[in-house]
Amino acid sequence: MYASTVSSVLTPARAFTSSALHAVASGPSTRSESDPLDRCGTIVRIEKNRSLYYEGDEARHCFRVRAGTVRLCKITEDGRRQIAAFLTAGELFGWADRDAYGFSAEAVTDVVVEKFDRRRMEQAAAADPKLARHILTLLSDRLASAQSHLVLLGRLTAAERIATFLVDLVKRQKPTPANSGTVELTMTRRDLADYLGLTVETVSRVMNGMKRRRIISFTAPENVELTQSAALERLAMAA
Amino acid sequence: MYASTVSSVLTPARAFTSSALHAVASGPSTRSESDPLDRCGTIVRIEKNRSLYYEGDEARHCFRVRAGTVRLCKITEDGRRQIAAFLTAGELFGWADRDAYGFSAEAVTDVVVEKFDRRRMEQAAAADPKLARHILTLLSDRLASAQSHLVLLGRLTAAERIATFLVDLVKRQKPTPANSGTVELTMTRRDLADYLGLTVETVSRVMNGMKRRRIISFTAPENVELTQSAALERLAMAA
DNA sequence: CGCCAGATTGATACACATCAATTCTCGTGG
DNA sequence: CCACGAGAATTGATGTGTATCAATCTGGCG
Repeated sequence: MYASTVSSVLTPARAFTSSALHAVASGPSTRSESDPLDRCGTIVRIEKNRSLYYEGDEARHCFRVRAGTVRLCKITEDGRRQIAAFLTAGELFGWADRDAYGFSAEAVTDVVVEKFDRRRMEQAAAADPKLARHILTLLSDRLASAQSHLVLLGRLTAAERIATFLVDLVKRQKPTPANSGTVELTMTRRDLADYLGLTVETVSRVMNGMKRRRIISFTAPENVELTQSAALERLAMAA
Repeated sequence: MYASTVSSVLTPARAFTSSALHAVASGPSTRSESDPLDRCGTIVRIEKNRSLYYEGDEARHCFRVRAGTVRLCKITEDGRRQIAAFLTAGELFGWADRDAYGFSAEAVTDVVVEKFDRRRMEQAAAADPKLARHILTLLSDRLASAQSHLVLLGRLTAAERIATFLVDLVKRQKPTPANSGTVELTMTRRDLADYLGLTVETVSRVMNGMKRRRIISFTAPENVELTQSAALERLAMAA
């Protein structure tokens, strides 16, 4: 099992060791039994900060994350960047795009993905209802996630956005007793800012503010502990 | 290039006359030939400003718009509202929601929708690949639209948001020679504001500013003409 | 050790929100 | 037909949350 409907966000992911590969597969809404997507695609490894594809590229393939974190982003002419999603194990991307990809896909960490030919995929889905059903579920999850993200960007304050992000992050990671209340931020402050519709400076200020008020704590910027998750959840009220 | 990817937005919709009913069905990405969703659902009429369902309701049904405009929205405890989408003829909603609806659905205008039982729908989709394929397409469109909306909310200025909205609106309406360059805003300024992540006042100010600079013109607030769509498109550069 | 990207911190600016009136529009009833 | 009321839109004065500009600090790595 797996928490279920979280909204946005990601999950830690160790890295690029070969052992990272087996550590996966069933993302949100995937029965652990038979995975109808298994063996349809090819495994691809991408190094941290490399692109899987660029916005505007012909959308020939779609992907599912096996390990690591992928970001979907778009940059305007004048350099403003928005990250639409951080994707982790089990999540599908590159499907909704029509002719060309609408966003670039980049590896936040070293990443392992399954790569599918979309044309072939659609044929397979036409033949196998179970597969179609599965894709539908994965896609639904992406939509639900994007919609929560809309509320965050449209109506929440900086503190609320960060609280929401952190809370979602904890909810999403597999609940091991070890990491309860701790999250590993695999992305930089800049990534965070571009996901949350803020600037690096604001992210930094707000997070250190929370740290001063002992709502969270961290020694390294990428290792955050939710000291008072109750206080955070109060801030994150809007979903 | 790849025109296709429109983003958000809606379409006018006369109203509630019985004649409004035949005026429809094939939305984005629906072949006019055989519509696999036809005759699966029941036709329902909803009056302007009535709710189809509320956020939190058990998600038993999904819907497709036949005529009119539907808004999906969420309200925080303290009254902030975000509209995730304006839906018009041919567009599907209420599918991605897991147990409970994540957003309320309300009629912006008098509306005609097709209502589908989701459980039955999933069975039908399992049996008929063509149907599954169709739903997948409708859902993909919703995701692509939401993702563009994320960029708008996260990174665009007020003027850019409004320009983008208007441009999308024109692109989307069926190109009759009559209405070219003219859009009918079926929603109030408040709806607009809540969709664009702004306040009513800002929407009003920016629109009247554009009017003064002769980029757009309108006598009634709901009937906007894009006098210089080139200037608007320049503002709307980010998609 | 020194470099450099990332993170933090401070001072200041500005876009948009907020608060507060009007004005406009339209439906209703006298 | 017109006065009335009420919600919608506009307009103005002011406030503020976050961006911007500008150092400085930190930690990993060659």
